[in-house]
Amino acid sequence: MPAPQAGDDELHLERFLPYRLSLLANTVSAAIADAYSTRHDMTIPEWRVMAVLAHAPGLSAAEVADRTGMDKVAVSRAVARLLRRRRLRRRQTATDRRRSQLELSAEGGELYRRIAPWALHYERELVKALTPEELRLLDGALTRLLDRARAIPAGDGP
Amino acid sequence: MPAPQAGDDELHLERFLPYRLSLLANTVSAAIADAYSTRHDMTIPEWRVMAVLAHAPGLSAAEVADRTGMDKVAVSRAVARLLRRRRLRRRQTATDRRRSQLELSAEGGELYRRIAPWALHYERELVKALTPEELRLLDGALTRLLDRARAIPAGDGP
DNA sequence: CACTTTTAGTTACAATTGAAACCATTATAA
DNA sequence: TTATAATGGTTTCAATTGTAACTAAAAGTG
Repeated sequence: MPAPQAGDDELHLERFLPYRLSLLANTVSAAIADAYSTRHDMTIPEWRVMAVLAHAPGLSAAEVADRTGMDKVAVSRAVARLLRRRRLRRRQTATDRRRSQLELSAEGGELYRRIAPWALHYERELVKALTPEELRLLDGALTRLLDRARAIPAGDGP
Repeated sequence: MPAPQAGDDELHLERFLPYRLSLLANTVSAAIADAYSTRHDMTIPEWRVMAVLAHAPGLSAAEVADRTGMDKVAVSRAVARLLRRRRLRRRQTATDRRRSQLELSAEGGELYRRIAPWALHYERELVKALTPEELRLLDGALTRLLDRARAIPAGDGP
């Protein structure tokens, strides 16, 4: 009869939600990163940039950062690498010469369309662990946990 | 009517479970790390080592690595830092002179007992985002997702 | 017993990352 | 208009991290 994590007043790492989230996310990310990097010489940040641009071509680096939760330095580096490999194209904006618009190149698009189905397949394999009911609830739970995590005041530490 | 993530056959990053897990875990970890590091000059790896030793004093570094999911180098470095700050004590094992047994020092224990309640408080704040029903289901879901993530063959990438 | 192999833990080096400084350009405003 | 500030993006430098090599001790093995 192990109590749900927040019902206990003793801290056990294995039951501590932040730890469990971190462990799960790292395990999943490592598996994916492994597949991407060995097969296509691509990192997760690069993959994220590509995934966003696939559905929203023409975004600027700042907008990509915004949508992916990456910081602008990470985006800058991922974009630089993707440009070098000609997986991305960049156009100067006419009206604002700081800004530039990014989009997948032909090769980039092709690569994306090769990887995306695999990513979806992986996700489906993963959620086989859950009943449809659980999946539905998990979906909502993740959304609300993220909102909440962003809302909790940072400064009131121990 | 946004479909649950695995029901769609198009990849959208914001709905992609691995991405969402990573984003949530990073957000939560950043908040915690921030509190630990500014107030007590402690990193998350160090905190994990302390949390494990608080409930299982006398473990070796390898055993700590095992329980925390950290690799042995990370443990070695965290332990070194904790020893330097006298938050940990280390005893040579009589029977095996490679091994050593770790435990919190008096100071370490005190610090732990100061931080642990805050960590639990943070967790409780976080899960206020969820109904008890959801929390219960999330608990099971995380466990099974982790098992599944570990079981999915790594090598069959795109 | 010598010898190879395994295990615990540390160290060295390279790659990744993050924070701050930095250009260049555009926006604000006196 | 000329300051001044704000924005987009890159670069630099230091800190963190990961991989591999390494030392020391123990365990097998002939």
